[in-house]
Amino acid sequence: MHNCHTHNACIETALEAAVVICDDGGLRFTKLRRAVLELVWTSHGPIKAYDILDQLDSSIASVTPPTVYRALDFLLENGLVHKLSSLNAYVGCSHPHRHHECYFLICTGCGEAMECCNSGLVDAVALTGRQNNFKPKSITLEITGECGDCQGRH
Amino acid sequence: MHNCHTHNACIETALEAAVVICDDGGLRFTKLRRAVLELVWTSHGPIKAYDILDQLDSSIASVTPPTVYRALDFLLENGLVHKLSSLNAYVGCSHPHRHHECYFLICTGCGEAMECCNSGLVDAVALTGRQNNFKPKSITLEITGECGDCQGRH
DNA sequence: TCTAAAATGTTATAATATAACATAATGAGA
DNA sequence: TCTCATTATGTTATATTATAACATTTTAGA
Repeated sequence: MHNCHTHNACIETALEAAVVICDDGGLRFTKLRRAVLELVWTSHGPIKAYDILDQLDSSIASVTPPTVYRALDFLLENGLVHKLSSLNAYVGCSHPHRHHECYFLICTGCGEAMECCNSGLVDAVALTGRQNNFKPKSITLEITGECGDCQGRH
Repeated sequence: MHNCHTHNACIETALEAAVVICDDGGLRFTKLRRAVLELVWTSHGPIKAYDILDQLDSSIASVTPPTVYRALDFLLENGLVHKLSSLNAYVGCSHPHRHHECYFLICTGCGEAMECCNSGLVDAVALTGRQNNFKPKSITLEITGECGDCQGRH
């Protein structure tokens, strides 16, 4: 599903965006946080916390769960990564500067998750909120299925 | 958020519906499965697997995790309950006879989850699938926020 | 009744996440 | 520059969620 032939470029772009966002927001983009974000982006698909832990360079930080979860919390809070609840896994946000509501197409074939922003969907959610006198705060929308590439591979 | 003044009636209705569905499908609605479904329905909000475990009558089944997870798996597979991934919790399906795509409004105030079926939302998901050449199989859509009742309580 | 399949029992452990408290690094104001 | 409050990280332990693997029991149909 992924279409970046030079994934290194994606990673670099994401890290640079993170630097800008943290600078602008007075946030500290520490070595650890950078390392975790880089691992998230280096993974082509959603990555699990304990896989990040396994891959974390011990010269950067203590390789224990709180280390990773704290870094992930920071990245989540500041819109740099998303958590996919249905997988207990994490993905980099592909447009962190404009972190509006988005959703994910998760392919069971290749394991990748495509981040989408479709105003139709978001509008439908907002409408449903109004109809039910419900005030939405956060949305988890994860669509599991098969991407185009994987449908062809049967 | 919930509007059933006689929640006992909800529970009874749900259990009766389950009997019909299982009979029709040649499925075995055992004592254990019935007990677990009843506990799910008895809880006003989404309930966690280990809370079910705590409440499970030891005269009905062995009070161990596999017991509960197997029963939940059965109920999930047959559309009698839903799992809310964002909470790791379970709720009874309120229209198990017509188990189409639905979604949840989860109130952070009262902890309840309202099950909704809005064709607009489902259509928007289908459309987004087509636009991305993606074949959806299952949808996780959980909207967290505040229900009308709880908005008033400030 | 016999038997295969389904359900449940049982024990252990995997996978995911947080609590609680200690130490270190940072940066803003004196 | 020094101080010190804040933020970040280290460390240990444990809570929470879920499954593996194999044994036994129950069930429905031949």
